[in-house]
Amino acid sequence: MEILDKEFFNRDTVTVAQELLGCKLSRRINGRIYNGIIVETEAYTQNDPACHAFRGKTSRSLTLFKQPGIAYVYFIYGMYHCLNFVTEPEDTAGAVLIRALEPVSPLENTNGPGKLCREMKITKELNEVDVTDKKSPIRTEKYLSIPLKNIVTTTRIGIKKAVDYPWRFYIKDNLFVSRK
DNA sequence: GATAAGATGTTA
DNA sequence: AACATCTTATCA
Repeated sequence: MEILDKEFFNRDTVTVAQELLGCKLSRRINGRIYNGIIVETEAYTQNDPACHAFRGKTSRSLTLFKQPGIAYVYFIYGMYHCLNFVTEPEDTAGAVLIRALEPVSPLENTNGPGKLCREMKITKELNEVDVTDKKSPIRTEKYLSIPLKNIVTTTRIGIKKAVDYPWRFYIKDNLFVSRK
């Protein structure tokens, strides 16, 4: 399988969010590998009021300005982590939130950003790991090709700012999308 | 089905 | 004080 490289992520965030649909996400920990197919994503960009980087560089948002293809993992609501992949050139902020996976191996309950991190044991320790590196504990590969007509576009979920941006994408009719 | 509230820690 | 969430309870 073809691993996603830096050039894949070094593009417009919305494009990356759409093209990540159907890709395979692999998490390796303690000799185990969890696999899932990405079925739901959201885009967040530098000029987007809902993005953590909207107010510039802070200790948390700094990651979003770094090189494309690294993970951005943050802790939210006192109990959950969320996994994103950094996009756009270095010094331009952007990321794609991974919102849901279709389980491949031993996973279940991956139909939400907090749940999939819990299942895959993704925590802040994985912040800034290079996802494009074969040896990384998190990797992404091309897997299924999803035609545009099978991609549904909606507004994003769980935010109060920029609620009208149509930047949530998911695979049509997929059973593992959050909020059906 | 819809809506509300509670759990919980980090961030700015 | 708000938060890129999820679960459970309480309606209808």
